[in-house]
Amino acid sequence: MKIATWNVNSLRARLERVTAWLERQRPDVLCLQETKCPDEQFPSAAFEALGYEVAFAGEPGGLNGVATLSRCPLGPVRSELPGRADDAQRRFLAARCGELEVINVYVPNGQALGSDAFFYKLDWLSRLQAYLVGEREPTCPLVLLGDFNIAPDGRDVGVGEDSEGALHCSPHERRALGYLEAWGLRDALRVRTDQAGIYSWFDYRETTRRFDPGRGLRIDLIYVTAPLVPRVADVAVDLEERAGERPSDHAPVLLTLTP
DNA sequence: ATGCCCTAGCCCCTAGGA
Repeated sequence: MKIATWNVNSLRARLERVTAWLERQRPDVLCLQETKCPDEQFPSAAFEALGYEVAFAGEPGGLNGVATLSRCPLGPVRSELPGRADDAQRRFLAARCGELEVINVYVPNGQALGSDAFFYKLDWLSRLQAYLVGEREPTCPLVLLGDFNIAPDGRDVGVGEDSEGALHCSPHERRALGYLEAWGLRDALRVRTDQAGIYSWFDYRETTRRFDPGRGLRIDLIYVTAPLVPRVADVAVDLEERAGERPSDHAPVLLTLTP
């Protein structure tokens, strides 16, 4: 079974790339972030034609947005992260995909340390933790994946030494990931390897002229609960996709689970 | 060589991304 996450930086701008990638990789589940696509414009038919069911949560203004595509029938879907009734940002999509609960997240960027956006990011992560603690069981098969906008540790940072402690690499943000792990999640890539320098995001400004896979951040993460840890066969970043024409600034990350 | 990208909408500039 293959489960993927991909921040596409606008689904409408990259629909042909996404459908071509689905045909090439044939994942069972693909979680998209930053679809920037209002619900009434969501291209459901393009995915249904490839055999996927779709769930999506977009914003009228075309910011943020998440979608989950699944080859097996989707069960109950939730698009509201509890805890703040006035939060209109669409960054959360929980859906049952067969035996798995799949939680697709687009964690807020945070803009700058100490900014309002930064506190929104930390508050959002604490709401996510509260949701897991209150409504999910770590003994059940669950995948939490998406664009976390946090590099878990120094091995995941390749954008300059001054980045340690900065946005995406600060103790506050990493502590929030630590709370998720304490609930009962494992970073699937770290189940397989302790290798440094595996990145999933690459700045357009740095890499447009010539893509440099050695200069980026690993911020697109796939967490699994304990029952799935022994089944983690592989976690791979599709750098070929990032190196192509008109790419997203994020590469897809693909988890393979043994049956 | 010190790099100036990309997207959407408020659409020829600005905001947000990370």
